[in-house]
Amino acid sequence: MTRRETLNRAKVAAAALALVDAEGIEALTMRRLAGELGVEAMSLYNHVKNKTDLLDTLAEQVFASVERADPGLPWADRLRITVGNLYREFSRHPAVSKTLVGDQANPTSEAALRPAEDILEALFQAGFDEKAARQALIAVHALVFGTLALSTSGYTTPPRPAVHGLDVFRRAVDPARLPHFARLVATTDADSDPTEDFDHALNLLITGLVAAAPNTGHGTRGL
Amino acid sequence: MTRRETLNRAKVAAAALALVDAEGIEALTMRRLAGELGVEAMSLYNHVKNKTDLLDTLAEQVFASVERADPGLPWADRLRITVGNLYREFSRHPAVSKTLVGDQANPTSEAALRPAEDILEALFQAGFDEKAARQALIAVHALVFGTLALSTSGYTTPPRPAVHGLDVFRRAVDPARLPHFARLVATTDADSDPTEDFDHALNLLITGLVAAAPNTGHGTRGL
DNA sequence: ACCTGAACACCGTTCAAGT
DNA sequence: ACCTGAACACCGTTCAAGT
Repeated sequence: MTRRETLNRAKVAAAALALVDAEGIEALTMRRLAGELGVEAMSLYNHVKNKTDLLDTLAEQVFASVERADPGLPWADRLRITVGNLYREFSRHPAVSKTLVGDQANPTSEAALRPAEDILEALFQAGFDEKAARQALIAVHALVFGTLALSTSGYTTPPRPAVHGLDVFRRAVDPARLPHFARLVATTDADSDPTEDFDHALNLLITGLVAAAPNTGHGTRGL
Repeated sequence: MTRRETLNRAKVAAAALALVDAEGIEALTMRRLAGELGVEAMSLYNHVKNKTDLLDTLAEQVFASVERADPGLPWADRLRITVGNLYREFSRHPAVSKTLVGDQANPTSEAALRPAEDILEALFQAGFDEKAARQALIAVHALVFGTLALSTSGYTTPPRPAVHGLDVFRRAVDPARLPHFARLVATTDADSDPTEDFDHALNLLITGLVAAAPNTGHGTRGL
């Protein structure tokens, strides 16, 4: 349809990202993507190894667009900002988050690992050892990608997608049997802001990290 | 192959869970599952509406098996235990976790929502309002399912599956470019215990929650 | 080097037909 | 009521053939 001059890997990746953003991951088939590029499905294999390679490239694109925090800030602020930027960037591409948690994509390029590297840098500066840093990294990743992946299904409202996740529950929940859940569902629409919810959850976690850190963010503290 | 007397919904669900536990979600096709039950694929449609219905049933089974916490405990302990039990049960069925975060399953039965109800009950007893309770519930769910989903791909070792996730990174990471990540990868095998890592992450979050809660778990505290 | 048509081995699901 | 064979409309991917 767009009938470009000649195809290359970057154009394939860009078209794929646009397609999943607009219509979700299930719209991304090799035949459909080829059609979008005015070409036959088999042409794509000249530019990507296979569909897994294509999905890895999508995730890499998003990781690479994550803004880095000012290295002059205290570690806790650097951590909060880096993770916030990671969340913000992936919240623009919720379908890509799902390929990560669904194990369909697993990018290992330097660009894809840069945010994790920055998070670890902050954690090591906080004085955590390897084990504690790994545990904190896992927690932070789980929070980012778990929140994004669950936001289009479960107990919250998605940032952008069309389907309102809570509608299912509003019909299904019996207040007599699940009173607290019903209370939550009944009051959710008014003040629901996924980004704010995420920031709050991240703050809870960082509160726990600051309490556990050998070093504070503002200089030294006796052990 | 098992050629039972007659098929029913429970038998289909049990066989499906056994299949995904043994061979992962990609092994669960209608034709394959039917073969496992000594029947043709189309027979399954007499007992489940479609594949989505089947996946919902799987998730429901796992949710329903989550043990409930002693209601006499303080809220923070109840929260920790309920979430820990949720993690433990789903860690036995990592493929089912992925259907939840991947939006392929979305169970809304009372049995499926019971753990969320218990978590909310603890949070409301802690004095959180609806908004804070929703934010905490999101954080806790993201932690559980995000950790489990990422454990078979990303930065940690899975509890059971065959593939060792870190091997990819061990080959790919350049210590000169990603020094902190390389440090993590180099030291990960020795003391890596996914359940312990999860417990630690959960404790970080609960530390943050206790600090933010209007009520303590052990009686009253002035506002 | 890049693109294509035909084909292969799969999917989930429908439908008419059997018992 | 439950099961089945054939078929439909898809998938990702291979391969030989074109330019």
